[in-house]
Amino acid sequence: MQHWLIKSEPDVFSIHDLVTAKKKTTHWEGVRNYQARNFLRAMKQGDLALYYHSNAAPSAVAGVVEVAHEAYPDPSAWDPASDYHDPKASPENPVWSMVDVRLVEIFPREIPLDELRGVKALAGMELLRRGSRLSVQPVTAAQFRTIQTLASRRPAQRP
DNA sequence: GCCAACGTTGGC
DNA sequence: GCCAACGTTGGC
Repeated sequence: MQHWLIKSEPDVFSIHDLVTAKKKTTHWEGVRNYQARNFLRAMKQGDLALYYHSNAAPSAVAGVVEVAHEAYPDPSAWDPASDYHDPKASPENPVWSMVDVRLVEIFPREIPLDELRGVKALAGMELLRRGSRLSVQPVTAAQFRTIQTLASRRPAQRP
């Protein structure tokens, strides 16, 4: 099984919005970056993803979702009324993909970016790379486990 | 709101 | 194919 990290601005769609969503599932629409799209297309049903709140106060990993449906065309791409509209896209040439994700777990506490940066085992995570903007990214099983463990503990004291 | 880093576009 | 201009992301 593969592990991922996906970003969402909580003002747009937060992990808490999944609680009330039908089947606790949502379409992960709106990815408009080729590298991120290719990662979406590599996802398999049952893969787990860390749910990261970007542009938040503070930005943080908030929980876990699973891939409920593998990649298929993202219709918002050819919807002129959508914020995610892309004139290159059409039903014949969808260009962009989305997956469905289902809520697995909201962490008992969020783990802020600042704390992640202090964890040795997470050095090398794409999320922590300077200038990183990739909204869908792979994480290793070890990184995934490390973050899950952090979430179940009180924050560590750091210098 | 600022701004650095990044990805995309388009002129040449 | 180069690269400057532009738009976007996202931390702060």
